[in-house]
Amino acid sequence: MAGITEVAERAGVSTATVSRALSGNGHVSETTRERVRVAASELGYVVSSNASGLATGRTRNVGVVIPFLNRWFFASVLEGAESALLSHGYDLTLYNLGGSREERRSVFEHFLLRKRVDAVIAISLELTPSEVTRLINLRKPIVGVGGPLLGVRTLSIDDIEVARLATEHLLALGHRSIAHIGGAVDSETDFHMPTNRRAGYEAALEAFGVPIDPQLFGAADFTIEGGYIAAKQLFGNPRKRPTALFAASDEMAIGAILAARDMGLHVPDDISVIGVDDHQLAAFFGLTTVAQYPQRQGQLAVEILMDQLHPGRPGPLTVNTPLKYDLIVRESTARPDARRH
Amino acid sequence: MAGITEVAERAGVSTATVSRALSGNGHVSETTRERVRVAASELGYVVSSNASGLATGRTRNVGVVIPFLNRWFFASVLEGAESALLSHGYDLTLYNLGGSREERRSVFEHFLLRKRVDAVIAISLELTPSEVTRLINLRKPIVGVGGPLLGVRTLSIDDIEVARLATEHLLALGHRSIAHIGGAVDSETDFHMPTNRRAGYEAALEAFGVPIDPQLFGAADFTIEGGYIAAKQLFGNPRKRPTALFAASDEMAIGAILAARDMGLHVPDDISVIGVDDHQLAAFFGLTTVAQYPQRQGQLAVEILMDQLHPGRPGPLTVNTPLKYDLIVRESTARPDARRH
DNA sequence: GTGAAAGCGCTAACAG
DNA sequence: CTGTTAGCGCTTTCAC
Repeated sequence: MAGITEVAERAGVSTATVSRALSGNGHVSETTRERVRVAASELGYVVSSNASGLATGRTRNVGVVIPFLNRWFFASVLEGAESALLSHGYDLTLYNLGGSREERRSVFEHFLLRKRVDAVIAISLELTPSEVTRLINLRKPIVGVGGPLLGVRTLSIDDIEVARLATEHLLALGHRSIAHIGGAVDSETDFHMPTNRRAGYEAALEAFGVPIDPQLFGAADFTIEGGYIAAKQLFGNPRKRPTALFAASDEMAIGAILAARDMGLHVPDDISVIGVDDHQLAAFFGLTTVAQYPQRQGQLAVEILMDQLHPGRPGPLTVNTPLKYDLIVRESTARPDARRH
Repeated sequence: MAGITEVAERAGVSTATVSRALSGNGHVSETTRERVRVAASELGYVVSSNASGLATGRTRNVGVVIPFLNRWFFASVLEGAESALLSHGYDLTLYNLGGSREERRSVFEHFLLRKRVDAVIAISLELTPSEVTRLINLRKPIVGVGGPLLGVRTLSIDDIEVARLATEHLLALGHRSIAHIGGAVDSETDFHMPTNRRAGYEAALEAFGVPIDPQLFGAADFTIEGGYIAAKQLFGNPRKRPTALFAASDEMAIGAILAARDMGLHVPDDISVIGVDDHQLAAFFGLTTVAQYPQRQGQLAVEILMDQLHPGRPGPLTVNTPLKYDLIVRESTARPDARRH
């Protein structure tokens, strides 16, 4: 319960000096600074963020808006952001949009306006135009992760290239009948990731002179279960079962592997499967995938915000490097004719 | 950017009245209140939480301390807590302990002390005594979820009974050779959940007069992969392969199902499997399980805190009911002799 | 029922 | 390099 005044008394200085000593703003002699530090720690003093925030207008707190908590990608970005914020002395206020429409509205109309956050990180949000407006009107630094956000700097892997790489891996192995499981086409939202991954898949096929067969596309919801269902449809077609499958996420790819097993198909002998993400479970399932690094993405988002929040801060300025992704070849892909049985 | 003064001017009242009208504290005539509301909403005014917090000492913000973000149980509790807090007008500040020791220390020594939170929810934390002390010293309402926290009110299912129920289900089906996969014994931490579930399993066996066989126990880390590895050990023993398995979590149970498949064993004909949780994927794998409801647990934790934070608040007082759990029978358990092949 | 005014605990000019 | 002082934007007695 100790306040700045007690620290000042104990250190024999004014409150202003305590403030300066502890925050690092302004010049304080090293001896004084040390004396203040000691006094503060002896009293267990920690600045009140309310008072400090009120005086400075800054809160050392950033809001993270996220559509799901229980999915690997989102939780990983959050994890990366949380730890990076912590290391900068920032708190993270979490807004999950997974609930009701009402909750969602109140986040945008009420919570984000409380001046409690200095900046916001928006993770893979599919926002309505009015929500985007509200976000922009905050006039605070914003960075998006994993999804395009109109008018906002966004961190995202090049989905077209990633899909292209995955598809080319299959083509290079010799596959010509390659199915794709991706997101359902939904013109309402402007969330382009599924569309981009499909475009990359098609571009790779076209570049190889392989015709695109709409029957080799299955729509799913990016879950294991969704991938399982979609894969069963594709694998069950006796007339033209594909020899390979590119799933737009590892979770769907895992669903597809399970579907194949249940249908008596061997992966990769009967069917090769590749995903995107390098999900927690990818290695366990021997899944070939194009890895992306969501934790690092969350961390990077924080660094970008810090650059904006503390313009002169030391350390390398965050460059606008494209996000890293890597092809990781495991056991779920092989040449189509490499049958072992 | 509108402040309380502008709202006051626009409504033709004093700032004091605006404050009263909007917060509901103190008496304001209905007409005035309405006029203030209109003025506020026209100006897009939202109280600054810093200023309000400084004046009142309350922040409308609760801290949630969590050990993992990327596991179903934890993410679900968090989800439930977030949405409940939102509906009470509270923000949620997230502290993830998954990172380095350094991060963990700073959470306890620095962040939680900033007076930024009115209360804290601690999810399944294995805390050192000094961390517990720090928590208690905050002198703020604290509630634990999913793990015993010395000296703190904790919400947790009755792990012994849950395990007992699961085991009894197998016994009732006629199984007598029942394996168990649970947590490794770790005397350092006082996190009793795995120990309790094992105790419940043993109690059920004993009550049935079935001897406990230490060789039928496997330790794992509560992940799918861990369950897979442990199950392979148990199922691979040609001399005494169990006919049933009780896994202390659904994720491990799913790993066991996958292990069985890989070993050519049929579930449930060759081996019955039961878990605990009713995980996202449980239905997909046809897993019989004892469901618990982490979202509701998170929500309940919030209600308890609200009771403490707003003593006279309307609505039913949160009673100290034991947490609900239900046996959900799916396809992964059957009689041991019901062989179909 | 409403207004005036004194803080809440800290920071940031401005002096010195 | 350090002290003095005036707020930051709201809430809350205390009067009226």
